[in-house]
Amino acid sequence: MVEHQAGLDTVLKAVADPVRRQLLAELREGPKTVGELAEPLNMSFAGASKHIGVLVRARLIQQEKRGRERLCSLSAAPLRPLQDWLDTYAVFWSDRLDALASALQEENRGKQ
Amino acid sequence: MVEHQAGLDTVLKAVADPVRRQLLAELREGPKTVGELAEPLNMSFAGASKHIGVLVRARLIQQEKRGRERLCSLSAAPLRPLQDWLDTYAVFWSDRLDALASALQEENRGKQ
DNA sequence: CATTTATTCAACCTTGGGGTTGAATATTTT
DNA sequence: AAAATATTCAACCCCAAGGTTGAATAAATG
Repeated sequence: MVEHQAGLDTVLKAVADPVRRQLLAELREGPKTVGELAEPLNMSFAGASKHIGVLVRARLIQQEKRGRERLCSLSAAPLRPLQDWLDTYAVFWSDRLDALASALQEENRGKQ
Repeated sequence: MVEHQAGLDTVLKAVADPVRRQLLAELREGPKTVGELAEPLNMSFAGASKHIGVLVRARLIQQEKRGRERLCSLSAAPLRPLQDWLDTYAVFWSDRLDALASALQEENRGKQ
């Protein structure tokens, strides 16, 4: 089988770094500037900026120019190819369907 | 938030390489020897062996010694931390729950 | 036992990625 | 206008990762 999802490789490589996963986690709390994102990292500002750049290129972060600073917000849509890829292995992973079922029940409870 | 899933980083780095994803895809058809896995790859035998080693260390491949050859089989369980990680971003990704629903319906249809 | 076959190990090369520092750019503030 | 702030760019360093080749190990086969 040939690799057909072009974005999957980019997204996986972006997300395979723990620093970048931490950046994404911080953005779940809401949009933040590059400076706010860089501050908790034990790293130079430019280093953090590079990591953010990788996430921007993978479309996992959207940037909005706000004066001299740039507001970064989470954009999880590119994670879909990753979910699709994972789904192709669901049949080899028994726990998986139970997790799906409970997640769906949880969701339905909220909607009813 | 501190990284708490120890295996997630190893699994993500293992899976971030397209050659290794191809190896896993081949194993969905059933167990194969190292030679059978290496053959379709455009690469030296030793190179393929190294990739397989990475997947073995990430516990995504289990090896069984069968005479002079080693039979490799898929072991998808370590993908669970990855699924858990993805789930923490589900709320930022609207399409997600529809996909869960249809997957579950498909599964229930099979069981009934 | 000698040879072939399957696989790994060891040594090496090259590239890319993560990190740094210092200058450049753009915007706000005084 | 000058100075401070936010961010990127460019040049560099280092190391790990992907790749190679050739020898080593181990099991099957003649």
